Amino acid sequence: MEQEYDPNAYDRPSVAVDCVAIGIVDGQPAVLLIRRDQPPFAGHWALPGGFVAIDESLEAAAVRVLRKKARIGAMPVEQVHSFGTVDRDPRMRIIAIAYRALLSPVRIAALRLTVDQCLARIGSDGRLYRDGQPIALAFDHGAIVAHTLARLRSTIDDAAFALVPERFTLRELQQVHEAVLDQSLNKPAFRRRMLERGGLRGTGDFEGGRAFRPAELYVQRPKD
Amino acid sequence: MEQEYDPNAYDRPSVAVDCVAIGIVDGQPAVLLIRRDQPPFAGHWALPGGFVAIDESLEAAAVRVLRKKARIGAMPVEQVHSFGTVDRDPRMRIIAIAYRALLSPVRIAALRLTVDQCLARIGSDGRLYRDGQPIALAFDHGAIVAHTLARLRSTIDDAAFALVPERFTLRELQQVHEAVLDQSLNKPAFRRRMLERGGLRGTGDFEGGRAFRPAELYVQRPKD
DNA sequence: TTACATATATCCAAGACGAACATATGTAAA
DNA sequence: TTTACATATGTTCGTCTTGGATATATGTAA
Repeated sequence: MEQEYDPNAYDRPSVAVDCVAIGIVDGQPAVLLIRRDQPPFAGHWALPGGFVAIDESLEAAAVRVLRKKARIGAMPVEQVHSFGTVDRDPRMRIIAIAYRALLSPVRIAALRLTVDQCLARIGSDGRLYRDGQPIALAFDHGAIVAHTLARLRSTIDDAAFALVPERFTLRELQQVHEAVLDQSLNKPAFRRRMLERGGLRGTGDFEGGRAFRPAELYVQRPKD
Repeated sequence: MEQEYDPNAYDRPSVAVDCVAIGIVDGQPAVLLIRRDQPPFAGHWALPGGFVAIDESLEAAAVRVLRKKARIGAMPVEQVHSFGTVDRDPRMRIIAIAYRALLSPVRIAALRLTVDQCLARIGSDGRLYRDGQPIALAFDHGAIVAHTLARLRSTIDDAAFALVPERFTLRELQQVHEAVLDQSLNKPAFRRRMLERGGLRGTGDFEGGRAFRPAELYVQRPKD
């Protein structure tokens, strides 16, 4: 920060947050998008975003955007990266700070998507698909999603718990890992690693209604 | 980003970059600080920072700040995190985007520090010391340094090459790892890991002038 | 010539991991 | 009622990585 400089004397960039709300849909990672109805990029899909108010923290802005634009209730968000290329928005200079939110199955089921909203599947190629058709994102939002997914992969051991039901089997946990990492994992090794990791607690209850041996249900153990 | 909203109609936060220039001094990590001469925090040490111009990318702003405020020539910088607490600056709302720069020994030797600049040692406790005396940082700059050092630790395998001379011995490389991680490392295991990592190339030359067996000098192998 | 500190190379044990296999247990089909 | 089946759960084994100890090599300096 400087002293000899009055920021009010010069044009200033605007600051916005863009929210990358990720969940697992049909065994694959998906991201919540909103269709734009105004230029630029009218008709394109975009991340829900909004400007940061003068008296509002960055996190609070991200939570507000999720509530207002996607009717997603209060939930933890995590900052991913800031994107500040001069021409990333053709209208004016906007610096976007990307925030990640992880949607549990309950949150996904509670979504009431309008025709201008969708959960777009994130393909193995990094592109986004809606009903199997590739879609183009507005602005640099494709890069923002890619960056967010890469970050999610590097922290999946912790993040996966936010993407499974409150009570989950080791199979479900592994499937979430595999969906995010986009690769299959060795089952015994995965079980060993998770159980020795210390973040799990068995409930003694078992899943039911499946045509095979029921698996024990686990919950995330609160960190000491 | 929104459509129904005119950001010019409302007060907007200012955007600044704060630079965390880290190097190894006397075998310990140190960060470049500048002493403030104006309130708030007059007399306190602070990170070099500056406002982002309307037609300037975030990275360019960080590079400019390093050049103008620390006479550090063009060098790669890496974004760390954005800090946006509403009251982090008592004067006005400023969102700070932290950038990290890694100072090689040559860069450190080329520094011509004024009395209002210093290279503060980062202690094991995370606090900063100048001439052995703990110093207080302005604003939330202490948290910014701590966050940056944590990030550096998680990427030290790549980052260490920017903190050693162009030609370096494996001992020097290990000492940089140990300084940043603040823990001693097993020597044979470190050598194995580095040599099998593929990022090194032996020069066939050896260091001299030491009262022990000379070690081979290595250079970082350009990634294919 | 010898002492010494470090470089470099091996060796071994412990732990992490992948893969294969064996047994257990529910539903559903025969 | 019995059998097939898919998965859960647990075990074993070989491989790879890593930490630690050890042995030899090689320069400066006493």
